Amino acid sequence: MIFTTKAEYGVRLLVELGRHGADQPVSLKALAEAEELPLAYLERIVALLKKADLVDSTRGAHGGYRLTRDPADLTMDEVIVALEGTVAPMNCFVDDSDSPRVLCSHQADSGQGCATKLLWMRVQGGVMEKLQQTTLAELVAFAERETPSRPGRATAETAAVASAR
Amino acid sequence: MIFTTKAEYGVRLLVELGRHGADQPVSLKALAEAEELPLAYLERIVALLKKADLVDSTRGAHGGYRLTRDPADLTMDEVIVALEGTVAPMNCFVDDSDSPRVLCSHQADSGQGCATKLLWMRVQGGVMEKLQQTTLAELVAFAERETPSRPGRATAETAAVASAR
DNA sequence: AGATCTCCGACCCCGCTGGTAGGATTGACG
DNA sequence: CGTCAATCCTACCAGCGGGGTCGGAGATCT
Repeated sequence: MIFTTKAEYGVRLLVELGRHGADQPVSLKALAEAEELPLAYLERIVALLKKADLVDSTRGAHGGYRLTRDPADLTMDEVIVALEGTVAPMNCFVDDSDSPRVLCSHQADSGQGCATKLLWMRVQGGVMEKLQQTTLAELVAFAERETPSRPGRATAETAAVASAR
Repeated sequence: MIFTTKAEYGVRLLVELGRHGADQPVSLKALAEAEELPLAYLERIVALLKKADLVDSTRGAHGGYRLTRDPADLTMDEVIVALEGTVAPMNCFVDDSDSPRVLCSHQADSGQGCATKLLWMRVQGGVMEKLQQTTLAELVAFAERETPSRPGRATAETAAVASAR
């Protein structure tokens, strides 16, 4: 398994946020109910998103969370990094701020790294590529198509909301 | 982290096998020492490779393991699947024999899957693509370039050295 | 004041990873 | 034939990180 539930819940949370307008904040409780996720756990997850400035919060009654950015400008690589830390295919994989290296166990990185280095680099590249290509807006649109929101609200309208911003 | 040490050790083991000729089997002990990996643990790993027919074994004295195939024809997707089971970006990801689906927690797969489905599918695709593009032969060549075997001996002769012991 | 919210730290259970131990079989060689 | 060197197989175990809960403290609206 690559990602943990932190990534999944975090993304689902963002998608849900994307479906609402960015005008008013949405409370975590509402988000948790909408996605049927444990509230207490979501608190810790959304904290990660906030620390990465992908989301901002207003406290107190009628408070909640909002996206800080247009969903079309929010790519998944930022999201996943914010949630999971580094995207590493292997524990010996160190993403030393835009210069990934592979220092393998046992041989204390004599500069070369072991035979698997080439493979892990490629895999990580493949993942990052896909993450960078995927925007939150796409996921929102996808979710909209799958589950055209609760009440009779026109799907077209909702999509318009998403694309309009 | 995507892969566990099973994948890493397994690949390193195959690379080491690839460096020797396929004429004579190499004992696990020799492989373990060459890669500085725990022998007992390697036993369990190589068993997975054998079950997938990527390797065959001869028992008894002077026995060991050999590749069943030309390294150039052995792609990493087979290897990783043999070692790790399914390559799934998420635990809700089910690779139902060449028809991957995403059945998300909580909503017992009403056919649609949750908002993150699109993302996980892409990521998995990215990983598989890279794995399929990478052959064992490449990794062997890479390792050969990084660590041109112990002494200054020519590569062709390295097999002779190994078989000599 | 009181109802909602966000925030924050401590705690906890459990499955899996990574590894060990020990023995049973099988084959080559003297 | 006995012995040594291998593969095989099963059981066991410690540690840790994932996934979650709890309780409370600080904002902020009505």
